[in-house]
Amino acid sequence: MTTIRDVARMAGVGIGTASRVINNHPSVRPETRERVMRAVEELQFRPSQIARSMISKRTGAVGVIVPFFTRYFQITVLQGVQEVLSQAGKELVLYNVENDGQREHYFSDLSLFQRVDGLLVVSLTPPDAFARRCREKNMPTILVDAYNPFLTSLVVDNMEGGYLATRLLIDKGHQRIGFINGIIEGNFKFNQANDRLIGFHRAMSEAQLLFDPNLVVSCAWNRHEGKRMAQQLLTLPEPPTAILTGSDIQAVGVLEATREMGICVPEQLSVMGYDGIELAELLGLSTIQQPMQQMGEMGMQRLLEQMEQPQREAELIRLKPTLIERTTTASPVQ
Amino acid sequence: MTTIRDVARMAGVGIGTASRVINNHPSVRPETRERVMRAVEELQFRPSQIARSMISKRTGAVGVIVPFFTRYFQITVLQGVQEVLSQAGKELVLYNVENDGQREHYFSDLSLFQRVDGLLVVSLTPPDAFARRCREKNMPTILVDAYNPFLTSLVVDNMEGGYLATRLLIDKGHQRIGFINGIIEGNFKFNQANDRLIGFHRAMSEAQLLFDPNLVVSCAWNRHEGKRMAQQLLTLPEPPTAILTGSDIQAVGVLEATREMGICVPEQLSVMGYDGIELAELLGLSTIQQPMQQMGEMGMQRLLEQMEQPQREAELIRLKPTLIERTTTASPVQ
DNA sequence: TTGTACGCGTTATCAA
DNA sequence: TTGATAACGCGTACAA
Repeated sequence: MTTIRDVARMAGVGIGTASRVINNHPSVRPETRERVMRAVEELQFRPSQIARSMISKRTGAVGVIVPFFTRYFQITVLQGVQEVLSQAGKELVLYNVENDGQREHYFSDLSLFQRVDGLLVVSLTPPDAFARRCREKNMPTILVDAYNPFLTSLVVDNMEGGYLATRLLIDKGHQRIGFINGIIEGNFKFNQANDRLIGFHRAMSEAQLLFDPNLVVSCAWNRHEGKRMAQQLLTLPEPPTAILTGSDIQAVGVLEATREMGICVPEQLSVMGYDGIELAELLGLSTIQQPMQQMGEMGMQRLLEQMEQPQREAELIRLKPTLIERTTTASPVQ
Repeated sequence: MTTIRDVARMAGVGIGTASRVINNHPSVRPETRERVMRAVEELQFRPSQIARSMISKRTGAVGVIVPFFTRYFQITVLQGVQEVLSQAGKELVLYNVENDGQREHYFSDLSLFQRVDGLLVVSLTPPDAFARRCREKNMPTILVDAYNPFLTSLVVDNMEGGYLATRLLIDKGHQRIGFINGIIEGNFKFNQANDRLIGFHRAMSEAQLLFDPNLVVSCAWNRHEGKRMAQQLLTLPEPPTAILTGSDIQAVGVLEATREMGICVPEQLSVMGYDGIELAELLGLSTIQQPMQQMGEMGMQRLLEQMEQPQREAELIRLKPTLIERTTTASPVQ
């Protein structure tokens, strides 16, 4: 391991001078600078990041806490994050959360993030205690697809999304609309699901449609559960003419169920997803498109800004989802 | 920031003793230990990882260099990686490669990886110079889905995969078999594609089927290109009765093309993918299943081992892909 | 068993 | 413009 001492010695200068050259400080005689640079080259000297961090209190890396980072939504957010990050020349440390234990773990102690200059939390609502600690300890932190009053949060308007989806179906003439929502996973506080439900209710009551509790169910955010719930709804005495889901992946399950049951989409049943994953496009699934990549980009952009000027106020930024109508939605047969 | 000095002072002991308690060294009087622990608790002391790294020369993190980490294959490998890593209590630093420039960048200078104790390279073939430097500088490095003689490499037998796929079609009675392979992306040396082609040739020549160069094409690893190439092959004067692709995602494009052209699968055309992504299962696509998650797990396992005992020999580990027959392959109509 | 002092590799301060 | 030296926070020989 060659150190700055070796460089200084070989160049015949003091350590201070060597450091100045390496960090492009002015006030070094060009000739001296040249000598040092040659020594650096000769010795293949690379400054130790660790030692630098020791002094500067900066690591040059940012952390991202994300649940189930293998899911399409999270992946796409990460893609946006990554783009901004690599442009800024910073490293990405990934903290994956697969269960409540890990969640607790990460939100229990800020000292876990010493190797990181800032924190982006995706799809996870940190407890207030954590949020406060971030402020106290001056750890720049931004929330994406989650909300906490103490931290700058970037959210998609899930009420709006639920409303848009429901509204489309109502406008098409549907009256009995089923809603297969996602569930709150452990203590993850996926309020997303609740907000979408609120949007659903708003649209329904605006249209003065009565609310049938049998038509509103929740299940895990996956295909199999979506299928199961669809089977349940579609075998009711009075089945719905349209089904809304909390995620595209659940909607795929619904489509599977219809295929098996010989129900034609959209003639006999309209299906509406949520998220706007690639698969939705592939299957022609109507859906609510979330600006996933944009969320990642904006979130990381914000974080980098906050790392420069740590004293910024917490702020709530709302992005709008957009309706994408494809081929799984139509008017009900009379 | 509270340091170990503060703890020592409050506990009324020397710094050495405080350190011993914190690191669970023996030879500390229980009573003294107790006093120190109380001080730690009281002051909410957390040792600085940076300072520790300074001494120990270890960071507790491992790096993963991966191209296009948002693709299903890479994601699934990462999932395996992540699992092993979190169990080992180590941090994951992600180095994403989206283009040749970044690839060059990462493979040009090991000093980029100072904040990491080991390196896992996924789907990327590092130049020999890089591999040698890893050994010289004692940077434990493992390759997954890539090969270099100087580094322990974990590969799936792509020849075998190409062979298995082709063989299935031949056994079903196909004679004119099209092959839509993936291309080498930039200088990424995706030899995977070549190996699969070799397997294809072997199966063909074993069966004494003649090789029609018009039926073997390459395109980007995506849906749209797959579709385009399928249209090309299927409008030949003598179109193939079966199409093999270099990846499932290309096969999806093929299926799109057949749907638009009114060609029935598998009655008029057999389609065979490669990879075994989730979507393949969903669409009933026959494919070659790669043990993606296992590759991630094994690779990271190996890496952790190598980080313990750095002197291990480079080794080539071959995993076998498996054939999964679903509903897109059948015998050709006579 | 305990405390002191040095080293890790760098940056920053200050006097020359 | 330059060089010596003090931090930075910790681990660890070594002495007590």
